[in-house]
Amino acid sequence: MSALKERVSNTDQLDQTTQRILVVDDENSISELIATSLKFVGFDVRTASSGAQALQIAEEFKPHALILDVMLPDQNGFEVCRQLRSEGHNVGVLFLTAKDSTEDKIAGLTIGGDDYVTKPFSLEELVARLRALLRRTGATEVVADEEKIRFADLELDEATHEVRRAGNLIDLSPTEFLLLRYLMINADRVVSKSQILDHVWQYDFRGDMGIVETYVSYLRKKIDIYDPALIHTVRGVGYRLRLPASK
Amino acid sequence: MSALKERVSNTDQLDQTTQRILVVDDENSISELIATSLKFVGFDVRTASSGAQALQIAEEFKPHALILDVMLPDQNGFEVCRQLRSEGHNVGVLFLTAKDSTEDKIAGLTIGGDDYVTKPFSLEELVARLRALLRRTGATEVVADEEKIRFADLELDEATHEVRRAGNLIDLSPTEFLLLRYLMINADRVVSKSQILDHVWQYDFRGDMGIVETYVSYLRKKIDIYDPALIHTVRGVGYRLRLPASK
DNA sequence: CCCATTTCTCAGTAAATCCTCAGGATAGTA
DNA sequence: TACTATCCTGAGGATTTACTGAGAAATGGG
Repeated sequence: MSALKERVSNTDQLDQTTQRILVVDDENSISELIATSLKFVGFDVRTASSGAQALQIAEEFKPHALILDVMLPDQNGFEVCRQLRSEGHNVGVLFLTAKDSTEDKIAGLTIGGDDYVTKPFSLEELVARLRALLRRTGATEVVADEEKIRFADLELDEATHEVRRAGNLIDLSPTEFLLLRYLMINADRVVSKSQILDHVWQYDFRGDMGIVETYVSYLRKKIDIYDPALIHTVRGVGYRLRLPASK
Repeated sequence: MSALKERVSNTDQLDQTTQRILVVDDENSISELIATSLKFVGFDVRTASSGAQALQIAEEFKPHALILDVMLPDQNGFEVCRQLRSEGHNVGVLFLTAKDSTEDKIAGLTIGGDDYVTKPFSLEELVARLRALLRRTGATEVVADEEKIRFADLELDEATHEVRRAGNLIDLSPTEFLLLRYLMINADRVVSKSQILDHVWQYDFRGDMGIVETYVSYLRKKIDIYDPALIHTVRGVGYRLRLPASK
């Protein structure tokens, strides 16, 4: 836990103010899942289960960003967003939409720096998108935020989706990209296969952890063909990204 | 939000560098859409929903330009424009008109550097037209405003609507032109198909993202018949304009 | 009103990706 | 050494995603 806090502060440099996120979804299991995950990575989170409640809470909570289901019991997420903005709350919004429930055909979700993710999502993707949104909407006080994650001679660029090892461009599939980012964010720390499964794969994935082994194998064949190897197995525990020197 | 807003609001006097735009439309969803979009690209925006309110706000806000619906509840947009000018506000106006209005009528009334856009519009087009208008009316203090966008050996001229690749003139349809400009403005960054749809297509478009694929295909056949290819697919994410040299 | 252009839909094809599974490899331990 | 739990990895089928051509529908100019 303290290790995590450390990570947050020395990568994002948001020492002073913790970012406040308001999560709005009528399914409690979803908002709890998100809230838990966001709190864990250092956000100040509050939840609401209706549009009216969201507006009410936003009044005093003054969130830096919203995670907002487009399908709410009382009103649609768009309307909530519109009302918030007309009341002067100029926050970025990350919309949650159903993948293909008769395709609600909602357009305009990416206007003004906003973004959306489809359900079911993976937590890694949600958090990554949220961070990107906070960067764009300038909600983070420190601006010098580079859109790159680095570890050793590895470099992952969120804006261009490029990954390089020692300067060499490496082509990754979407899942490989997410997995590598998760490992890089947790660099030097051991992450278990179930942690990886919970964060990188969609929350409704019902396969076994063999898939993680498979994807680690894929990654190794792409990034650890260079010396030294960076992805290390910690038998019985999980995986760890590290340099050989650091024991 | 804060980064932009701070810059504007922490001065008692009006900001010197940020351009102020007054958006006037009785449909709230429209003015919000426009306002959100313009704020995001760096304008200081205020909205009004009637002619009277517009005149009132303009008094203190002193906008560099207006975006003005011609159909307002109290009076017509031209009248608002006329009154503003008679009071000495020498601002450019971008009129919003319904599709079916006779073009002659508009053209006759849009004297000077004014312009008009028909509803439904695409955000890219709206912003482009607004920028062109500000340039013409000399409302921009910064002179270094070039009307050309370049990437590699690609050159897109906003004023003439000419596109060249390695000097060769390329004929593009209106949508192809908008799409290419959007890609060029976001050169090197990945843009998702949804982003493209939201920005390049009209806000009431209700088809799926297949249209983006089709138009990317059209573009490729016109601009990527030259080497090297510049439009790259990032599978599962979107498209990206880039040079191969970075490999 | 006609013709040319442009926009948009759709379906077939191609390709990349996802995932399962099973046999082989490896490390830890008795 | 032998045993076991764990991990690695290749193969292959299922699924998803992207590309493109053809043609219908809409648009715009003469």
